Amino acid sequence: METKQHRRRGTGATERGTAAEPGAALGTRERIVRVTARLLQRQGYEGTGIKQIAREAGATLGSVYHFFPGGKQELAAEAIRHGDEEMADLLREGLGSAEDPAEAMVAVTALLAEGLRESDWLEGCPVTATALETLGGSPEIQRACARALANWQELVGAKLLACGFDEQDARELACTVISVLEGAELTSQVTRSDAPLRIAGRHLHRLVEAYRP
Amino acid sequence: METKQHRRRGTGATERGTAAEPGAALGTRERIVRVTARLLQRQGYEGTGIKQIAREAGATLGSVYHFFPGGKQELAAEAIRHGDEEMADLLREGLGSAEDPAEAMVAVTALLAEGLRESDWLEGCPVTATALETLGGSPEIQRACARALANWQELVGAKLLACGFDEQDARELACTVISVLEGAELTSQVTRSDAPLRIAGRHLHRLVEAYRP
DNA sequence: GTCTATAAGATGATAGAC
DNA sequence: GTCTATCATCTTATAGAC
Repeated sequence: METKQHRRRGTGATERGTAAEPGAALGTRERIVRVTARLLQRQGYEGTGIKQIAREAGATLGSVYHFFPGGKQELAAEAIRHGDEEMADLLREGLGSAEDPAEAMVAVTALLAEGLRESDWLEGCPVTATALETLGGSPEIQRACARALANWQELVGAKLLACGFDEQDARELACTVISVLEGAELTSQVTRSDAPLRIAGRHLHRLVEAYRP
Repeated sequence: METKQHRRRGTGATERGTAAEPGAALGTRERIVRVTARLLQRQGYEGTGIKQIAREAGATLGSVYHFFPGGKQELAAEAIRHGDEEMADLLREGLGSAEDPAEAMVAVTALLAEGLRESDWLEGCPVTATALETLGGSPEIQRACARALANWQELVGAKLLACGFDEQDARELACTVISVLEGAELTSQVTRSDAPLRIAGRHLHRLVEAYRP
């Protein structure tokens, strides 16, 4: 079951796509996707060039188009799906860190604030900027963004349902929770302060309490 | 006190900048700013070109650089300030439409939903996209975006203070209210439905109730 | 104030050797 | 799979006539 392979740049490396360990040597395709996800998060879709992606991923333009013949749109859609999964992981971690759903909300906002601060307030929600820029454009990217939001709402809703919340309350609260996270993250980025996220966490706590069964 | 002037395109028109009536003949500078604000709102900073701005404003490239020698950044900063004022007007209208602050929140979300639907979910918050794209870049634009958020928070906070809310509660609630509006507007745009905004309105109502003095 | 022409460089994408 | 060279187009910005 050999999965890790020799990779150096410039050799006829075999692309597998099984490596998953953080810090481990990643295949070219995976490296391209991750770099793209981070750049979309920081600069948005129009602000990110394919040449920059190739450079920062340590790949060539030819490799990018080899893995993504659909060009920038196909690559962006895949990167959005990657960001979707990253945010989902963070949500699972935060929601699982406290049994009480109201406290879990505070935990999630704290995790987001931590990540924001570590990136000097540059790496916020992985889909927001791209979603807004491509609203009138590529349906492929739009679908990936809509899917991400729905996915995150589902995670929050499941937590609330498991805590005995009414089904409609759970669904609606989940929708607002994700909206609040999006908005508070933006506000924290613009103000370069974690206060908006911390305050939002306390308010979400109170809101969830208000609907507790 | 003559203020309205002959303007046709191609004549040596005098630029005044006093016209304010909707639908009235606007000066070239004002037309450029408004078109830019709408394009930034729809496509973001990087997705909007100066040539497109000139074309849609019915002006020439030379005119754009005549009024904005600082180029795209100066123009974008001015357009963000314009969007700031537009949103502030909407907030004043919504907040003033109901004496009760909790009901006022519902009114504001309804106004936002109305505007979104009218633009086929394309024209959301006038600063979000640009703010995210320029986080690592132009300080001039960043300042305009930060100023806008602070301005809107101030309007909501003043309403709450006037209704007898504790000062810290008012300030913090105002911060979260703006974050919720930003986030719910995004969610409504991505899902092409006013449900997220309507639901957020009800939740904001409940949240404000929870802090009512 | 308005207009055209143009500079200087970046962009997404492709072709074809290796 | 990787690499380089290249195309056609677009970008921001400037110069200077009118």
